[in-house]
Amino acid sequence: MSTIRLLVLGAVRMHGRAHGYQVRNDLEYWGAHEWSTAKPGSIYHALKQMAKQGLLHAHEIAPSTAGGPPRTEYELTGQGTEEYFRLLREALVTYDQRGDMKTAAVGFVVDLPRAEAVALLKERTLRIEQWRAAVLEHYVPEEGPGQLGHIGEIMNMWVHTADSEAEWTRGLIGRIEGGAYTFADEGDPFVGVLAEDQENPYATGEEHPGDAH
Amino acid sequence: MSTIRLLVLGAVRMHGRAHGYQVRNDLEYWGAHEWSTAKPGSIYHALKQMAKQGLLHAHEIAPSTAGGPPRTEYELTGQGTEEYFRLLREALVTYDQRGDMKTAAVGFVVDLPRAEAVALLKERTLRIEQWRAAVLEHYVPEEGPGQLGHIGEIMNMWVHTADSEAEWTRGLIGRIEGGAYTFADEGDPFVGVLAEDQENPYATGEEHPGDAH
DNA sequence: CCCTCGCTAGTCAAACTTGACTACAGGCTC
DNA sequence: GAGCCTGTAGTCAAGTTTGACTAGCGAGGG
Repeated sequence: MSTIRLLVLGAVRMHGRAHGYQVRNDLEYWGAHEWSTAKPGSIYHALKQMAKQGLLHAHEIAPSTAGGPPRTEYELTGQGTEEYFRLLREALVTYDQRGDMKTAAVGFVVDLPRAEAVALLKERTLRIEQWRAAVLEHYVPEEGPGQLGHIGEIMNMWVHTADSEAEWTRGLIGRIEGGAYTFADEGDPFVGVLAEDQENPYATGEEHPGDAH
Repeated sequence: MSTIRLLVLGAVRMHGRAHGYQVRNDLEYWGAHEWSTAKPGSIYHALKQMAKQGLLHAHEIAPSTAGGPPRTEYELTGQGTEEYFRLLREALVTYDQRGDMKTAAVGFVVDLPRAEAVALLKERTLRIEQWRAAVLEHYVPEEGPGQLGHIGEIMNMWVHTADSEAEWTRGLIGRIEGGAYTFADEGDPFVGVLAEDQENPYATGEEHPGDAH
């Protein structure tokens, strides 16, 4: 359930082989430092941790050509690839109110075959409906709502949010079924990483929309 | 911007004076261990930290009557009360996709005068609209959307979520303006804490709706 | 009377996150 | 040609979160 692991695995996987700074740059390019915990410390920590756990293989590299300390390049292992897809599938079907995992999942959804993406998203709508039902059953007391005072507004909010998300998910399913986007089994993928020589228009420091400081 | 601080301050404040286990029990009663980070370690840590920072005053108490280690009782200081209202106001106006802060804020909203609650919620809708506009302006490239491939779905999702939340907020404003609930300036408040002799129907271990394990 | 269970009230290590800081190279200015 | 800024590639301490663990007491069963 770790968003940062999904993001880091996904970024490394896009490059085939990448060092920490490259990953950090991709995540900044995606704006991930604003909607998730993808900040330098967390990224380097996740890389080291996953290398220790055998999800990534670390290659020690001689000091870089362009200044800075010696760097380490990482590559997904078989286990790492498995974990990446496990996290991605889980993120697509799991409903919680945290937007970060969902955002990361949508970003990587095209790594799956089209049919599986649709199936997982349908499962997602199912789970949202189950969650909605469980909230209503669990929190509405026998004496009827209203007994809860303003606390009832929390349930109201949750139900409203769940409905909105189910609706959006159904829209996405429709677009995917209608042939939108290019999925894993369909040739040339959409590439969202920076090439070595490309400038980064969204580097740290550049302000993005949502920064409520 | 810390949800756990808002929750802990709010819980202590309801009791006037409370020890850690009491706070923990309240938060469990509210289900907060499921929609926020309010787990024992975080709660006790927050209490100690805030005591160190002068937001809470700690009274050392002799070993409890009912077994267990000696306990500490906490009370809000003037600074703590200020911080509580600062966090509450901020939580009410700030839009981000994290549901925990919003949930906590709605739970405590009646601690404010009715007019202020309405004003803050109106500010909230304003900020949501600003955020929505910023997303569209920042992320949609000149060549039109669609250039972004499936990544455009992320913006789509954000906008959809923001619209849904603005709608819900306007609904809440309507209900409050219509006279619903009892606010700080209006006598007998709604009490959501457990009395000393009351059983806790939602203790840890009891499963709640949303647990996506 | 002994043992286990559950409740009270926490503690603790390990993992993760934050934000500031370091160190080196190249280019620019004055 | 010294000082300074930018970009590269990260490290580090402090703070926070997680999940498992501790320890004392009373109730109840056998």
